[in-house]
Amino acid sequence: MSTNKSVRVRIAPSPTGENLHIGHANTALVDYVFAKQNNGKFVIRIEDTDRTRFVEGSEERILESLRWLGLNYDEGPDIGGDYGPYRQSDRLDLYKKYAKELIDKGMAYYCFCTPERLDKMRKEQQARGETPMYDGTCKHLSPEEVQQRLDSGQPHVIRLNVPDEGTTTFHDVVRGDITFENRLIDDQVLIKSDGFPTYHMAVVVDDHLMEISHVIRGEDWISSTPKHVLLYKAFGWELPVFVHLPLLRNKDKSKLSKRKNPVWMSWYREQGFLPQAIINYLGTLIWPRAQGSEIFSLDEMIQGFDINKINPTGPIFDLEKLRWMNGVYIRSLQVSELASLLVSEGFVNERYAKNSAYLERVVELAQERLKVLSEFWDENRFFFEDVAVDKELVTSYLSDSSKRKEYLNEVVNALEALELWETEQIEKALREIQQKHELKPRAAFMTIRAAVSGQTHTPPLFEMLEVLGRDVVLDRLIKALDF
RNA sequence: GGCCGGUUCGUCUAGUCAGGUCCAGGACGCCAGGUUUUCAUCCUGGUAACACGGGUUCGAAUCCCGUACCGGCUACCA
Repeated sequence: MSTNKSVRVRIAPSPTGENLHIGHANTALVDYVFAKQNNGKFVIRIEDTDRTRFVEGSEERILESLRWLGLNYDEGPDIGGDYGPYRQSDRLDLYKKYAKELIDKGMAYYCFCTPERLDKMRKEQQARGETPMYDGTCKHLSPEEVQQRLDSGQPHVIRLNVPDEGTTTFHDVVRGDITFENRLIDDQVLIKSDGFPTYHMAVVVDDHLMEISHVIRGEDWISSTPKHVLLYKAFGWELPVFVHLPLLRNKDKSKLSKRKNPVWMSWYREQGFLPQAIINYLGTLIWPRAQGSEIFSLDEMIQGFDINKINPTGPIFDLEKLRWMNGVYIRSLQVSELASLLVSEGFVNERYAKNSAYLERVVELAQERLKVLSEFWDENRFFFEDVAVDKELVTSYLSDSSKRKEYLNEVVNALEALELWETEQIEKALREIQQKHELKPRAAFMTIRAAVSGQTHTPPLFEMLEVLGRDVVLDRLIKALDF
Protein backbone atom coordinates (compact mmCIF):
# COMPACT_ATOMS: atom_id res chain seq x y z
CA MET A 1 0.00 0.00 0.00
CA SER A 2 2.65 2.51 0.95
CA THR A 3 4.59 3.66 -2.03
CA ASN A 4 7.51 5.98 -2.13
CA LYS A 5 5.27 8.60 -3.66
CA SER A 6 4.71 11.54 -1.41
CA VAL A 7 1.34 11.77 0.25
CA ARG A 8 -1.00 14.37 -1.19
CA VAL A 9 -4.65 14.48 -0.19
CA ARG A 10 -7.46 16.87 -0.88
CA ILE A 11 -10.98 17.85 -0.12
CA ALA A 12 -13.02 19.09 -2.99
CA PRO A 13 -15.98 21.07 -1.71
CA SER A 14 -18.57 22.53 -3.99
CA PRO A 15 -19.58 26.11 -3.35
CA THR A 16 -23.22 25.11 -3.42
CA GLY A 17 -24.07 25.38 0.25
CA GLU A 18 -24.17 27.91 3.01
CA ASN A 19 -20.90 26.87 4.56
CA LEU A 20 -18.62 23.92 5.20
CA HIS A 21 -20.73 20.78 5.60
CA ILE A 22 -19.96 18.79 8.74
CA GLY A 23 -19.47 15.70 6.60
CA HIS A 24 -16.86 17.52 4.60
CA ALA A 25 -15.25 18.68 7.82
CA ASN A 26 -15.01 15.04 8.78
CA THR A 27 -13.27 14.19 5.52
CA ALA A 28 -11.02 17.21 5.90
CA LEU A 29 -10.03 15.98 9.35
CA VAL A 30 -8.95 12.63 7.99
CA ASP A 31 -7.10 14.36 5.16
CA TYR A 32 -5.34 16.70 7.52
CA VAL A 33 -4.34 14.06 10.03
CA PHE A 34 -3.22 11.64 7.36
CA ALA A 35 -1.20 14.31 5.57
CA LYS A 36 0.46 15.39 8.81
CA GLN A 37 1.44 11.92 9.88
CA ASN A 38 3.00 11.25 6.49
CA ASN A 39 4.69 14.56 6.06
CA GLY A 40 2.38 15.15 3.10
CA LYS A 41 0.30 17.96 1.70
CA PHE A 42 -3.35 18.77 2.25
CA VAL A 43 -4.94 20.64 -0.62
CA ILE A 44 -8.28 22.31 -1.18
CA ARG A 45 -9.82 22.24 -4.61
CA ILE A 46 -13.06 24.00 -5.33
CA GLU A 47 -15.41 21.98 -7.51
CA ASP A 48 -17.53 24.69 -9.01
CA THR A 49 -18.57 22.99 -12.20
CA ASP A 50 -22.28 23.15 -11.52
CA ARG A 51 -23.16 26.68 -12.44
CA THR A 52 -26.82 26.21 -11.65
CA ARG A 53 -26.20 25.56 -7.97
CA PHE A 54 -23.46 28.09 -7.39
CA VAL A 55 -23.87 30.05 -4.15
CA GLU A 56 -22.22 33.44 -3.84
CA GLY A 57 -19.71 33.68 -0.98
CA SER A 58 -19.89 29.98 -0.23
CA GLU A 59 -16.25 29.35 -1.08
CA GLU A 60 -14.98 32.05 1.26
CA ARG A 61 -17.12 30.77 4.10
CA ILE A 62 -15.99 27.19 3.54
CA LEU A 63 -12.34 28.20 3.67
CA GLU A 64 -12.91 30.30 6.76
CA SER A 65 -14.55 27.40 8.57
CA LEU A 66 -11.65 25.15 7.71
CA ARG A 67 -9.24 27.63 9.21
CA TRP A 68 -11.46 28.06 12.24
CA LEU A 69 -11.33 24.32 12.83
CA GLY A 70 -7.57 24.48 12.64
CA LEU A 71 -7.42 22.25 9.57
CA ASN A 72 -4.90 24.38 7.80
CA TYR A 73 -4.25 23.47 4.22
CA ASP A 74 -1.05 23.67 2.24
CA GLU A 75 -2.49 24.55 -1.13
CA GLY A 76 -5.79 26.11 -2.10
CA PRO A 77 -7.58 28.72 -4.18
CA ASP A 78 -6.77 31.58 -1.82
CA ILE A 79 -3.18 30.67 -1.05
CA GLY A 80 -2.08 29.08 -4.30
CA GLY A 81 0.46 26.30 -4.71
CA ASP A 82 2.43 24.51 -7.39
CA TYR A 83 -0.51 22.59 -8.80
CA GLY A 84 -3.01 25.35 -9.48
CA PRO A 85 -5.35 26.69 -10.44
CA TYR A 86 -7.40 25.28 -7.54
CA ARG A 87 -10.80 26.18 -8.87
CA GLN A 88 -12.20 23.87 -11.51
CA SER A 89 -13.86 26.72 -13.37
CA ASP A 90 -10.34 27.97 -14.06
CA ARG A 91 -9.28 24.63 -15.52
CA LEU A 92 -11.85 24.19 -18.27
CA ASP A 93 -9.32 23.96 -21.10
CA LEU A 94 -7.63 21.07 -19.37
CA TYR A 95 -10.78 18.97 -19.25
CA LYS A 96 -11.54 19.66 -22.89
CA LYS A 97 -8.04 18.71 -23.91
CA TYR A 98 -8.21 15.42 -22.04
CA ALA A 99 -11.70 14.68 -23.28
CA LYS A 100 -10.45 15.12 -26.82
CA GLU A 101 -7.64 12.70 -26.06
CA LEU A 102 -10.20 10.16 -24.90
CA ILE A 103 -12.21 10.58 -28.07
CA ASP A 104 -9.14 10.08 -30.19
CA LYS A 105 -8.43 6.88 -28.31
CA GLY A 106 -12.00 5.69 -28.80
CA MET A 107 -12.61 5.73 -25.04
CA ALA A 108 -15.21 8.46 -25.29
CA TYR A 109 -17.69 9.68 -27.90
CA TYR A 110 -19.83 12.64 -28.79
CA CYS A 111 -23.51 12.35 -27.95
CA PHE A 112 -26.17 14.55 -29.50
CA CYS A 113 -29.19 13.18 -27.69
CA THR A 114 -31.48 15.82 -26.26
CA PRO A 115 -32.35 15.92 -22.57
CA GLU A 116 -35.95 15.33 -23.57
CA ARG A 117 -35.13 12.12 -25.42
CA LEU A 118 -32.95 10.94 -22.56
CA ASP A 119 -35.67 11.65 -20.09
CA LYS A 120 -38.24 9.75 -22.11
CA MET A 121 -35.86 6.85 -22.56
CA ARG A 122 -35.22 6.65 -18.82
CA LYS A 123 -38.89 6.62 -18.00
CA GLU A 124 -39.55 3.83 -20.46
CA GLN A 125 -36.71 1.81 -19.05
CA GLN A 126 -38.00 2.26 -15.55
CA ALA A 127 -41.49 1.30 -16.63
CA ARG A 128 -40.05 -1.92 -17.93
CA GLY A 129 -38.31 -2.48 -14.65
CA GLU A 130 -34.87 -1.96 -16.12
CA THR A 131 -31.99 0.00 -14.70
CA PRO A 132 -31.89 3.37 -16.46
CA MET A 133 -28.86 3.51 -18.73
CA TYR A 134 -27.86 5.39 -21.82
CA ASP A 135 -28.91 3.25 -24.79
CA GLY A 136 -25.82 3.93 -26.90
CA THR A 137 -27.61 5.68 -29.76
CA CYS A 138 -24.70 7.98 -30.52
CA LYS A 139 -22.01 5.46 -29.77
CA HIS A 140 -21.77 4.16 -33.29
CA LEU A 141 -22.24 7.33 -35.29
CA SER A 142 -19.87 7.48 -38.24
CA PRO A 143 -16.98 9.94 -37.96
CA GLU A 144 -18.42 11.86 -40.89
CA GLU A 145 -21.80 12.26 -39.30
CA VAL A 146 -20.27 13.34 -36.01
CA GLN A 147 -18.18 15.94 -37.80
CA GLN A 148 -21.17 17.16 -39.73
CA ARG A 149 -23.25 17.59 -36.59
CA LEU A 150 -20.43 19.33 -34.78
CA ASP A 151 -19.93 21.66 -37.73
CA SER A 152 -23.61 22.55 -37.74
CA GLY A 153 -23.30 23.55 -34.10
CA GLN A 154 -25.59 20.89 -32.69
CA PRO A 155 -25.53 20.78 -28.87
CA HIS A 156 -23.64 17.78 -27.58
CA VAL A 157 -22.00 16.14 -24.61
CA ILE A 158 -19.06 13.78 -24.43
CA ARG A 159 -19.64 10.36 -22.93
CA LEU A 160 -17.32 7.74 -21.53
CA ASN A 161 -17.26 4.60 -23.67
CA VAL A 162 -17.68 1.90 -21.05
CA PRO A 163 -16.85 -1.64 -22.21
CA ASP A 164 -19.88 -3.93 -22.46
CA GLU A 165 -18.11 -6.88 -20.94
CA GLY A 166 -15.78 -7.71 -18.13
CA THR A 167 -15.56 -6.29 -14.68
CA THR A 168 -13.84 -3.39 -12.98
CA THR A 169 -12.28 -3.92 -9.58
CA PHE A 170 -10.63 -1.46 -7.27
CA HIS A 171 -9.23 -1.67 -3.80
CA ASP A 172 -10.69 0.43 -1.03
CA VAL A 173 -8.71 0.86 2.17
CA VAL A 174 -11.83 0.70 4.34
CA ARG A 175 -13.66 -2.16 2.61
CA GLY A 176 -11.17 -4.15 0.57
CA ASP A 177 -11.70 -5.11 -3.06
CA ILE A 178 -14.94 -4.05 -4.71
CA THR A 179 -15.98 -5.36 -8.11
CA PHE A 180 -18.55 -4.02 -10.58
CA GLU A 181 -19.79 -5.51 -13.82
CA ASN A 182 -18.99 -3.22 -16.71
CA ARG A 183 -22.27 -3.86 -18.47
CA LEU A 184 -24.04 -2.23 -15.53
CA ILE A 185 -21.93 0.91 -15.66
CA ASP A 186 -23.53 3.76 -17.56
CA ASP A 187 -21.79 5.70 -20.31
CA GLN A 188 -21.24 8.63 -18.03
CA VAL A 189 -21.34 12.17 -19.39
CA LEU A 190 -17.86 13.66 -19.04
CA ILE A 191 -18.33 17.04 -20.65
CA LYS A 192 -21.71 18.74 -20.40
CA SER A 193 -23.29 20.65 -23.26
CA ASP A 194 -22.25 23.91 -21.62
CA GLY A 195 -18.63 22.86 -21.95
CA PHE A 196 -18.16 22.25 -18.23
CA PRO A 197 -16.93 18.88 -17.06
CA THR A 198 -18.96 16.64 -14.81
CA TYR A 199 -17.52 15.70 -11.45
CA HIS A 200 -16.32 12.39 -12.82
CA MET A 201 -14.17 13.91 -15.53
CA ALA A 202 -12.86 16.77 -13.45
CA VAL A 203 -12.02 14.72 -10.40
CA VAL A 204 -9.90 12.24 -12.32
CA VAL A 205 -8.04 14.82 -14.38
CA ASP A 206 -7.41 17.05 -11.38
CA ASP A 207 -6.46 14.32 -8.96
CA HIS A 208 -3.95 13.08 -11.49
CA LEU A 209 -2.52 16.47 -12.39
CA MET A 210 -2.37 17.50 -8.75
CA GLU A 211 -0.66 14.20 -7.96
CA ILE A 212 -3.19 13.25 -5.34
CA SER A 213 -1.94 10.01 -3.80
CA HIS A 214 -4.95 9.10 -1.67
CA VAL A 215 -8.51 9.86 -2.66
CA ILE A 216 -10.28 10.21 0.66
CA ARG A 217 -13.98 10.92 0.28
CA GLY A 218 -17.47 9.84 1.35
CA GLU A 219 -18.84 6.38 0.84
CA ASP A 220 -21.50 7.78 -1.46
CA TRP A 221 -18.82 7.85 -4.16
CA ILE A 222 -18.19 4.12 -4.21
CA SER A 223 -20.70 3.47 -6.98
CA SER A 224 -19.04 5.93 -9.32
CA THR A 225 -15.50 4.88 -8.55
CA PRO A 226 -15.41 2.22 -11.32
CA LYS A 227 -16.07 5.00 -13.82
CA HIS A 228 -13.12 6.86 -12.43
CA VAL A 229 -10.98 3.74 -12.56
CA LEU A 230 -11.94 3.26 -16.20
CA LEU A 231 -10.84 6.82 -16.88
CA TYR A 232 -7.50 6.36 -15.16
CA LYS A 233 -6.94 3.25 -17.22
CA ALA A 234 -8.00 4.95 -20.44
CA PHE A 235 -5.44 7.66 -19.81
CA GLY A 236 -2.83 5.18 -18.71
CA TRP A 237 -2.50 6.90 -15.35
CA GLU A 238 -1.57 5.34 -12.05
CA LEU A 239 -4.49 4.81 -9.70
CA PRO A 240 -4.59 6.68 -6.41
CA VAL A 241 -5.35 4.80 -3.20
CA PHE A 242 -9.08 4.95 -2.50
CA VAL A 243 -10.37 5.54 1.01
CA HIS A 244 -14.15 5.74 1.19
CA LEU A 245 -15.21 7.05 4.56
CA PRO A 246 -18.48 5.95 6.14
CA LEU A 247 -21.21 8.55 5.95
CA LEU A 248 -22.39 10.47 8.98
CA ARG A 249 -26.08 9.60 9.60
CA ASN A 250 -29.23 11.20 10.90
CA LYS A 251 -31.01 9.55 13.83
CA ASP A 252 -33.03 7.49 11.34
CA LYS A 253 -29.74 6.27 9.83
CA SER A 254 -30.18 8.07 6.54
CA LYS A 255 -27.29 10.11 5.24
CA LEU A 256 -26.86 13.26 7.30
CA SER A 257 -29.04 15.97 5.83
CA LYS A 258 -29.80 19.56 6.59
CA ARG A 259 -33.51 18.76 6.94
CA LYS A 260 -32.86 16.50 9.90
CA ASN A 261 -29.70 17.88 11.45
CA PRO A 262 -27.64 21.02 11.65
CA VAL A 263 -24.98 20.42 9.02
CA TRP A 264 -23.31 23.77 8.41
CA MET A 265 -20.18 24.55 10.37
CA SER A 266 -21.43 28.11 10.79
CA TRP A 267 -24.29 26.80 12.90
CA TYR A 268 -21.93 25.06 15.26
CA ARG A 269 -19.90 28.17 15.66
CA GLU A 270 -22.96 30.31 16.27
CA GLN A 271 -24.12 27.89 18.95
CA GLY A 272 -20.79 28.21 20.68
CA PHE A 273 -19.18 24.88 19.98
CA LEU A 274 -15.41 25.01 20.22
CA PRO A 275 -13.36 23.85 17.25
CA GLN A 276 -11.32 21.53 19.47
CA ALA A 277 -14.51 19.83 20.64
CA ILE A 278 -15.83 19.39 17.11
CA ILE A 279 -12.52 17.97 15.97
CA ASN A 280 -12.37 15.67 18.98
CA TYR A 281 -15.93 14.44 18.50
CA LEU A 282 -15.47 13.76 14.80
CA GLY A 283 -12.21 12.12 15.73
CA THR A 284 -13.95 9.61 18.00
CA LEU A 285 -16.05 8.51 15.03
CA ILE A 286 -13.09 7.67 12.83
CA TRP A 287 -10.45 6.93 15.41
CA PRO A 288 -12.15 4.94 18.14
CA ARG A 289 -10.10 3.79 21.08
CA ALA A 290 -10.84 0.96 23.42
CA GLN A 291 -10.54 2.28 26.94
CA GLY A 292 -10.83 5.35 29.08
CA SER A 293 -11.15 8.93 28.07
CA GLU A 294 -12.23 9.89 24.63
CA ILE A 295 -10.80 13.34 25.03
CA PHE A 296 -7.85 13.93 22.75
CA SER A 297 -6.24 16.70 20.78
CA LEU A 298 -5.56 16.99 17.10
CA ASP A 299 -1.88 16.33 17.78
CA GLU A 300 -2.66 13.17 19.71
CA MET A 301 -4.82 12.05 16.86
CA ILE A 302 -1.98 12.65 14.43
CA GLN A 303 0.16 10.45 16.67
CA GLY A 304 -2.28 7.59 16.95
CA PHE A 305 -4.71 7.60 14.05
CA ASP A 306 -4.51 4.59 11.74
CA ILE A 307 -6.21 4.91 8.37
CA ASN A 308 -6.32 1.13 8.09
CA LYS A 309 -8.57 0.86 11.12
CA ILE A 310 -11.47 3.00 10.00
CA ASN A 311 -14.82 1.41 10.78
CA PRO A 312 -16.95 0.81 7.70
CA THR A 313 -20.22 1.51 9.50
CA GLY A 314 -21.80 4.96 9.22
CA PRO A 315 -22.19 6.49 12.69
CA ILE A 316 -25.24 8.42 13.81
CA PHE A 317 -24.24 11.96 14.55
CA ASP A 318 -24.90 12.43 18.28
CA LEU A 319 -25.31 16.10 19.12
CA GLU A 320 -25.72 15.23 22.81
CA LYS A 321 -22.31 13.68 23.00
CA LEU A 322 -20.82 16.62 21.17
CA ARG A 323 -22.42 18.93 23.73
CA TRP A 324 -20.96 16.91 26.57
CA MET A 325 -17.55 17.04 24.96
CA ASN A 326 -17.90 20.76 24.33
CA GLY A 327 -18.56 21.21 28.04
CA VAL A 328 -15.38 19.34 28.83
CA TYR A 329 -13.43 21.71 26.62
CA ILE A 330 -15.11 24.78 28.05
CA ARG A 331 -14.20 23.66 31.55
CA SER A 332 -10.60 23.14 30.51
CA LEU A 333 -10.22 26.77 29.48
CA GLN A 334 -8.61 29.45 31.62
CA VAL A 335 -11.23 31.84 32.92
CA SER A 336 -9.66 34.73 31.06
CA GLU A 337 -9.57 32.70 27.85
CA LEU A 338 -13.21 31.79 28.18
CA ALA A 339 -14.17 35.37 28.92
CA SER A 340 -12.43 36.77 25.90
CA LEU A 341 -13.80 34.00 23.73
CA LEU A 342 -17.32 34.84 24.82
CA VAL A 343 -16.73 38.42 23.78
CA SER A 344 -14.87 37.77 20.54
CA GLU A 345 -17.43 35.24 19.39
CA GLY A 346 -20.19 37.71 20.08
CA PHE A 347 -21.91 35.98 22.98
CA VAL A 348 -21.32 38.90 25.33
CA ASN A 349 -21.74 42.48 24.27
CA GLU A 350 -18.46 44.33 24.11
CA ARG A 351 -19.62 47.01 26.49
CA TYR A 352 -19.61 44.41 29.25
CA ALA A 353 -16.07 43.46 28.37
CA LYS A 354 -14.76 46.80 29.52
CA ASN A 355 -15.03 45.74 33.12
CA SER A 356 -13.01 42.60 32.51
CA ALA A 357 -12.51 41.84 36.19
CA TYR A 358 -16.26 41.68 36.71
CA LEU A 359 -16.83 39.71 33.53
CA GLU A 360 -14.25 37.18 34.59
CA ARG A 361 -15.78 36.71 38.00
CA VAL A 362 -19.11 35.94 36.37
CA VAL A 363 -17.47 33.64 33.86
CA GLU A 364 -15.73 31.79 36.65
CA LEU A 365 -19.08 31.07 38.26
CA ALA A 366 -20.72 30.12 34.97
CA GLN A 367 -17.97 28.01 33.48
CA GLU A 368 -18.76 24.63 34.94
CA ARG A 369 -22.37 24.70 33.87
CA LEU A 370 -21.84 25.72 30.26
CA LYS A 371 -22.24 23.22 27.47
CA VAL A 372 -22.20 25.69 24.61
CA LEU A 373 -21.11 29.30 24.66
CA SER A 374 -24.48 30.61 23.50
CA GLU A 375 -26.06 29.53 26.80
CA PHE A 376 -23.96 31.96 28.75
CA TRP A 377 -25.95 35.06 28.11
CA ASP A 378 -29.40 33.64 28.80
CA GLU A 379 -28.28 32.11 32.06
CA ASN A 380 -26.20 35.01 33.31
CA ARG A 381 -27.80 38.13 31.93
CA PHE A 382 -28.92 39.11 35.41
CA PHE A 383 -25.32 39.78 36.30
CA PHE A 384 -25.20 42.57 33.77
CA GLU A 385 -28.68 43.94 33.35
CA ASP A 386 -31.88 44.37 35.28
CA VAL A 387 -34.13 41.45 34.65
CA ALA A 388 -37.85 41.02 35.07
CA VAL A 389 -38.47 39.06 38.25
CA ASP A 390 -41.56 36.95 38.35
CA LYS A 391 -43.57 37.57 41.49
CA GLU A 392 -45.01 34.06 41.47
CA LEU A 393 -41.55 32.64 41.47
CA VAL A 394 -40.26 34.65 44.40
CA THR A 395 -43.30 34.02 46.56
CA SER A 396 -43.63 30.32 45.81
CA TYR A 397 -40.98 29.16 48.26
CA LEU A 398 -42.37 31.13 51.17
CA SER A 399 -46.02 31.59 50.54
CA ASP A 400 -46.92 33.18 53.87
CA SER A 401 -46.71 36.81 52.88
CA SER A 402 -46.02 38.35 56.28
CA LYS A 403 -43.46 35.74 57.23
CA ARG A 404 -41.71 36.25 53.93
CA LYS A 405 -41.59 40.01 54.27
CA GLU A 406 -40.35 39.81 57.78
CA TYR A 407 -37.64 37.44 56.65
CA LEU A 408 -36.59 39.46 53.64
CA ASN A 409 -36.60 42.62 55.66
CA GLU A 410 -34.16 41.15 58.08
CA VAL A 411 -32.04 39.89 55.21
CA VAL A 412 -31.90 43.37 53.77
CA ASN A 413 -30.96 44.92 57.08
CA ALA A 414 -28.30 42.36 57.76
CA LEU A 415 -26.72 42.68 54.35
CA GLU A 416 -26.81 46.43 54.61
CA ALA A 417 -25.01 46.26 57.93
CA LEU A 418 -22.39 43.78 56.77
CA GLU A 419 -18.91 45.16 57.28
CA LEU A 420 -17.23 43.14 54.60
CA TRP A 421 -19.09 42.32 51.36
CA GLU A 422 -17.59 38.93 50.94
CA THR A 423 -18.91 35.42 50.38
CA GLU A 424 -18.20 34.00 53.81
CA GLN A 425 -19.64 36.95 55.64
CA ILE A 426 -22.74 36.89 53.45
CA GLU A 427 -23.19 33.18 54.02
CA LYS A 428 -22.76 33.49 57.75
CA ALA A 429 -25.30 36.28 58.01
CA LEU A 430 -27.87 34.60 55.81
CA ARG A 431 -27.58 31.25 57.57
CA GLU A 432 -28.13 32.90 60.91
CA ILE A 433 -31.31 34.51 59.70
CA GLN A 434 -32.49 31.31 58.08
CA GLN A 435 -32.05 29.41 61.36
CA LYS A 436 -33.53 32.14 63.45
CA HIS A 437 -36.68 32.11 61.34
CA GLU A 438 -36.68 28.33 61.40
CA LEU A 439 -36.85 28.17 57.66
CA LYS A 440 -35.76 25.29 55.54
CA PRO A 441 -32.59 26.18 53.61
CA ARG A 442 -34.43 25.66 50.40
CA ALA A 443 -37.22 28.10 51.26
CA ALA A 444 -34.87 30.70 52.60
CA PHE A 445 -32.27 30.60 49.89
CA MET A 446 -34.43 29.94 46.86
CA THR A 447 -36.47 33.01 47.76
CA ILE A 448 -33.35 35.14 47.67
CA ARG A 449 -32.06 33.44 44.53
CA ALA A 450 -35.29 34.09 42.70
CA ALA A 451 -35.59 37.66 43.90
CA VAL A 452 -32.08 38.55 42.83
CA SER A 453 -31.77 36.62 39.58
CA GLY A 454 -35.30 35.91 38.48
CA GLN A 455 -34.17 32.32 37.92
CA THR A 456 -34.31 28.99 39.66
CA HIS A 457 -30.95 27.89 38.34
CA THR A 458 -27.93 30.01 39.07
CA PRO A 459 -24.38 29.70 40.28
CA PRO A 460 -23.94 29.14 44.03
CA LEU A 461 -25.91 31.76 45.91
CA PHE A 462 -23.38 33.38 48.22
CA GLU A 463 -20.69 33.72 45.59
CA MET A 464 -23.24 35.06 43.23
CA LEU A 465 -24.33 37.73 45.71
CA GLU A 466 -20.77 38.75 46.30
CA VAL A 467 -20.08 39.14 42.60
CA LEU A 468 -23.29 41.03 42.00
CA GLY A 469 -22.35 43.57 44.63
CA ARG A 470 -24.18 44.97 47.58
CA ASP A 471 -26.02 47.76 45.78
CA VAL A 472 -27.56 45.54 43.15
CA VAL A 473 -28.47 42.85 45.64
CA LEU A 474 -30.15 45.23 48.06
CA ASP A 475 -31.92 46.99 45.25
CA ARG A 476 -33.43 43.76 43.97
CA LEU A 477 -34.30 42.45 47.43
CA ILE A 478 -36.06 45.65 48.31
CA LYS A 479 -38.12 45.39 45.15
CA ALA A 480 -39.12 41.88 46.19
CA LEU A 481 -40.30 43.21 49.52
CA ASP A 482 -43.34 44.55 47.72
CA PHE A 483 -44.37 41.16 46.36
C1' G B 1 -36.31 -2.93 -9.03
C1' G B 2 -30.82 -3.33 -10.06
C1' C B 3 -25.82 -2.69 -8.32
C1' C B 4 -22.55 -1.86 -4.11
C1' G B 5 -21.78 -1.73 1.07
C1' G B 6 -23.05 -2.48 6.23
C1' U B 7 -25.13 -5.18 10.93
C1' U B 8 -21.82 -5.86 19.16
C1' C B 9 -25.67 -1.98 24.85
C1' G B 10 -30.56 3.79 23.08
C1' U B 11 -25.80 6.09 20.72
C1' C B 12 -20.19 5.90 19.60
C1' U B 13 -17.33 1.72 20.03
C1' A B 14 -13.26 -2.54 22.01
C1' G B 15 -12.97 -7.52 20.76
C1' U B 16 -13.49 -10.23 14.50
C1' C B 17 -7.78 -10.71 10.33
C1' A B 18 -4.27 -15.07 14.01
C1' G B 19 -11.80 -19.24 17.46
C1' G B 20 -11.06 -20.38 24.10
C1' U B 21 -8.41 -15.29 29.00
C1' C B 22 -15.79 -12.17 26.59
C1' C B 23 -22.05 -15.45 30.92
C1' A B 24 -18.62 -9.40 26.12
C1' G B 25 -14.84 -4.07 28.20
C1' G B 26 -14.92 1.52 27.78
C1' A B 27 -17.41 6.35 26.62
C1' C B 28 -22.07 9.38 26.02
C1' G B 29 -27.12 9.05 27.57
C1' C B 30 -30.40 7.28 31.20
C1' C B 31 -31.53 5.56 36.43
C1' A B 32 -30.11 5.43 41.72
C1' G B 33 -27.02 7.14 45.68
C1' G B 34 -23.25 10.71 47.74
C1' U B 35 -21.74 16.10 47.93
C1' U B 36 -25.53 20.33 48.00
C1' U B 37 -29.74 26.27 49.04
C1' U B 38 -30.88 25.56 42.91
C1' C B 39 -28.59 24.13 38.45
C1' A B 40 -24.09 22.23 37.08
C1' U B 41 -19.44 20.00 38.30
C1' C B 42 -17.36 15.94 40.89
C1' C B 43 -17.56 10.78 43.15
C1' U B 44 -19.93 5.76 43.64
C1' G B 45 -23.15 2.14 41.81
C1' G B 46 -26.65 0.39 38.18
C1' U B 47 -29.25 -0.32 33.34
C1' A B 48 -28.31 -2.24 28.57
C1' A B 49 -25.81 -5.49 22.99
C1' C B 50 -22.90 -10.10 19.75
C1' A B 51 -29.70 -9.13 13.75
C1' C B 52 -31.79 -14.24 12.73
C1' G B 53 -31.21 -19.44 11.07
C1' G B 54 -28.13 -23.29 9.73
C1' G B 55 -23.34 -25.39 9.60
C1' U B 56 -17.65 -26.27 10.89
C1' U B 57 -15.36 -27.14 15.84
C1' C B 58 -14.13 -30.05 22.12
C1' G B 59 -15.28 -24.70 21.91
C1' A B 60 -17.81 -19.10 17.68
C1' A B 61 -19.22 -12.20 18.77
C1' U B 62 -14.99 -14.17 16.07
C1' C B 63 -14.74 -19.07 10.36
C1' C B 64 -18.52 -20.76 6.23
C1' C B 65 -23.53 -20.58 3.99
C1' G B 66 -28.37 -18.59 3.84
C1' U B 67 -32.16 -15.05 5.46
C1' A B 68 -33.72 -10.46 7.41
C1' C B 69 -33.03 -5.53 8.13
C1' C B 70 -30.43 -0.81 7.34
C1' G B 71 -27.72 2.47 4.10
C1' G B 72 -25.49 4.47 -0.49
C1' C B 73 -25.81 4.90 -5.72
C1' U B 74 -28.95 4.48 -9.90
C1' A B 75 -28.68 13.06 -13.53
C1' C B 76 -25.67 17.06 -18.89
C1' C B 77 -25.63 17.49 -9.09
C1' A B 78 -21.54 17.02 -6.50
